[in-house]
Amino acid sequence: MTEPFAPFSVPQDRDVLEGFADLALLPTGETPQLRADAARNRTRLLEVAVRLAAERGIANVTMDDIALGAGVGKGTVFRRFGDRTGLLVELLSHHEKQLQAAFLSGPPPLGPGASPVERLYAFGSAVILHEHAHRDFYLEAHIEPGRRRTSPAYHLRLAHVRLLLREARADGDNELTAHLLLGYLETVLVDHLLSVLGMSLERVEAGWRDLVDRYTGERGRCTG
Amino acid sequence: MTEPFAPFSVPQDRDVLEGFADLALLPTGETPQLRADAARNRTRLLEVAVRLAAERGIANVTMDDIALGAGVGKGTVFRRFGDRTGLLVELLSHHEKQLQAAFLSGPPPLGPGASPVERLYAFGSAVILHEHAHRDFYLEAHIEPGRRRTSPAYHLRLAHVRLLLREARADGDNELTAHLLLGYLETVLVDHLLSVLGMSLERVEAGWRDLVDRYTGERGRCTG
DNA sequence: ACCTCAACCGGACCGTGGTCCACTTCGTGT
DNA sequence: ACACGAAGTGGACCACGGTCCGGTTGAGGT
Repeated sequence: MTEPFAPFSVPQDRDVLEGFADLALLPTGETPQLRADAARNRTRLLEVAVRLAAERGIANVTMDDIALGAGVGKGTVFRRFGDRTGLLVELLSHHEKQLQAAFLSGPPPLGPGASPVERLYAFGSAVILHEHAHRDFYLEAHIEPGRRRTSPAYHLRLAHVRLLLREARADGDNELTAHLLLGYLETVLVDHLLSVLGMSLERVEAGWRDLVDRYTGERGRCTG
Repeated sequence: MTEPFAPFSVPQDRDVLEGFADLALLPTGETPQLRADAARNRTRLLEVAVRLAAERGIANVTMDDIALGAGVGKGTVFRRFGDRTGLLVELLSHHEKQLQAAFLSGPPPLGPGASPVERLYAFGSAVILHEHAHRDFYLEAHIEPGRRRTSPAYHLRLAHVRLLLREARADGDNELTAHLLLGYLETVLVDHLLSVLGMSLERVEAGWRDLVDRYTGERGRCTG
């Protein structure tokens, strides 16, 4: 079985990383060398968190529960993960990395090989499915409004979308467009459309493709 | 001076309300008849909240502060407003109503009279400016992800945008498009673009007009 | 083997949002 | 005037996220 809590490392794709040397958490792939006991506790905490979340839903798991379950003091939890959001992010990072691997270096149409527009289509579907699958975690982690958009994961998605837009020769302000596109894929919005408004997944995906089309000039643009 | 905390009532515009009879908080214009002492406490609480927020920023005002300042028990605050978000929403409702009045029945191009596309342009700018002006409150109130999109204010904006899209003969899934457009105007996104990324207001507004164009076929669409 | 010290640990403690419920007060019908 | 019930009140209480700090431990140097 794969080790979910291994040190951070991301599948490399030179295209996307271009201009992202400043993305501090990404490149070196080095974890700051945890002490043996600390590493052990970290693993136990994450395992306990996963177990409890599976049992009763992450929303019903407190930090004390996790500390207690791991036989560890509360301070240890917060020293390691900073705060609740930090722990959740770490829990998601395994899945997040799978997604990243898929669109950075997986098979087409999500990965390299397909046309940029096809890749954008696939990217939208993948993200929607991905976030929907783990939506309790994402919703729980999103409590902090600002932090999401400053996370490495978000930056990576942003860079990827921006790249594909450029490859697709999208006209306009691609930086802004990338943000807009990711806005459509936000967990809270998608979840609202699907769960609250009861829209079908197909409809939301069609909306995404339509959106991509309108920005990549895939249909009906008069190039004059 | 205008009374900021008067019973709820919204400028009527038959066009927009169309199909919104179910929007329970809107139509009757009736407040559920508060007892005299309760009404007095409500007003005092809101006044105190406004004062404290002005003094030290809403983020540094606790519910206890407000209760204490109004000379009232904590339970009273929560009975009246439900929770912190509820109080903030009520604080915002005054400004919110001004915005609503402006786009429902104010002068063009924001209000009726201009072309739908012009009105959409103006709507975007107005919302961005409005939310930016009160962004501490909106950011504070947004802590709950789901609730925003179920609020009457959001529904109203949604209905308005949907109507303008229809008037502009926008092709496509207008329901979805309306959600997408409002997504671009979300406080957290706009604030991130402006404050964190340092984009200019003009740029963000241009992005909005571009977005509207692409959905109303204002430019470059090949009809036929 | 021992010393040293930064990293780590734990759990008491705190602030804040939110609940609870015995008691009080307002408005209404008679 | 008065009684009565619904609505309102207040503050003790709780849960949970997060901080603090005195004590502990493990890894590298000698």
